[in-house]
Amino acid sequence: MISKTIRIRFAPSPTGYLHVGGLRTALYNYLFARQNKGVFILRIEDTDRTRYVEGAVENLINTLRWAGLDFDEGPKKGGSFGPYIQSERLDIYRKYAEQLVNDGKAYYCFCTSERLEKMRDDLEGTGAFAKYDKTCLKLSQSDIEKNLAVRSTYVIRMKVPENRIIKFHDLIREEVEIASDLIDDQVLIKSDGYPTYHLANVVDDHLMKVTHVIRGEEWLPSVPKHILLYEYFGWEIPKLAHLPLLLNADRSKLSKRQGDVAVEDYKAKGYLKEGLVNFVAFLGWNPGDEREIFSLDELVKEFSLERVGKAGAIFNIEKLNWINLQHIHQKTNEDLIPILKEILSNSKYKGLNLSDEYLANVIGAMRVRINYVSGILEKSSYFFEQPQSYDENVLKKHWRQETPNQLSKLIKEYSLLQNPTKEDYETALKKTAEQLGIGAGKLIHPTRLAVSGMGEGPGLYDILFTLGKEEVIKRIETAINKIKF
RNA sequence: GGCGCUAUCGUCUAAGGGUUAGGACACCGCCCUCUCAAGGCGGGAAUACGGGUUCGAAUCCCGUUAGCGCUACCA
Repeated sequence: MISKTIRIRFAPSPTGYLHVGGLRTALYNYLFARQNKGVFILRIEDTDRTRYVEGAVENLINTLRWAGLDFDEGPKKGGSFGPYIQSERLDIYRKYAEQLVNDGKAYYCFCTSERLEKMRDDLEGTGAFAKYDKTCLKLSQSDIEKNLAVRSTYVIRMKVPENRIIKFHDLIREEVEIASDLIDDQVLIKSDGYPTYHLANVVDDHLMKVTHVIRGEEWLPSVPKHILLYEYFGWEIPKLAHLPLLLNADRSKLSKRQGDVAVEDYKAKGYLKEGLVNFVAFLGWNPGDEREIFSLDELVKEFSLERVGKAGAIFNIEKLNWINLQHIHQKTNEDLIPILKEILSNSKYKGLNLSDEYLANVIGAMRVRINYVSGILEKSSYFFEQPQSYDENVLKKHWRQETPNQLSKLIKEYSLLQNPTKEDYETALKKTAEQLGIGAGKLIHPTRLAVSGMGEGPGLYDILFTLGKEEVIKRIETAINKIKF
């Protein structure tokens, strides 16, 4: 038997940015598609006009591309099942909704939202499930025609049968069953003519020949509605897989407020796409052994839906930091230059015209001391500007009465050097210390403070070499003048 | 409130009837060291609770509890 091509879709609504939870959903879809030599589709679910955000689709596409999740069919890219933006498919949904009405599986509803709201309010506290009371289901054909003729606004609702237990199989949750009595006569077409998620989703998944639906757990309770629709249309139901949710530290659904939630925020901070992708892949999945660092290609090979867990996972930034560092380790200094440049150009240092060589040296000095590239600006601004102040504690500990004179001696020694290497700085410093009859540390710490303003960072000679002789001497002189005992 | 889903160290997780319940992050200690990191070595830390089934349960079943999700003309 010939198995049919696996077709997978990622179907976000364009809210303005890609949520990290969305990134994980997209990633799992992508991994599953690639692993099975299937087709990965991007579909934009923009059926809520009140939430329209300018430029959101472009942003989504760019972010997915940044993460390395290329899709085979979708907006801009095209494909045989387009358009891939739902707001451009309104005629299709209307046609199928009307077909349902004709088949007696759905009906027009003219109730005002005020009436529905009042109905829900009245039911509140009674313990009853506040579902639509099916008033418009009782309308006669002539009533309906009369209403339609005067162009009353209306919606189309699906009929949901009573007393049915709807069972389905989920690739992650196994068997799930929900009583149809608890399901509302869901609106399919809204009064503005747009479809709701449920209709659009089912129609598109069928028309686009989607074989597997991999999405967030928040959709689990509405699966019965979808199953009913598939039945009404006589369509085959795709395989379902509902992913566990991503959570805040307090176990609520991951949201803004509690930290960055947009993929672009992480990109802007200088997290590597490899790091973010690797981290997010492990929120709910693991390979079953003790390996933790994976490239996207390796994930494609190893991923399996069977190993996806059921419980929600907290988005733990500490672990992300560590995983990202592991990926930084795998990069050369040169690899990271474009990222640093990008960050610099969005910072107060944007006017600086630093050479690639300089940047590479800075990266080389800082790469094991950061978790993301912008950490370089946070932890070593002295590579981009003179120290603005000198750390009080370091001052107290290492700056003595005699320090200025000792540093003056060091400056003299350094000024004699020609194109000094790191070793030259070290040799000269040690020689000076010896002549002064003091330990090298007596010179090292004050010099570090003079040159960086702080007491921690890369090896001193790395800093000096990167900064260059002129700058080093200038900064030490400045420190001698500015720091009064 | 109703319905659904979920439950192993603080966090991400492994073990799917027999293990001293394993790893990683974080934390602590030691080593390395001009500082801070990185790295190496070591340490503390978990089966939510109660009942079953079984010779034996983290694992299977039931209940409780808790958390989350859904309960829109939002997705």
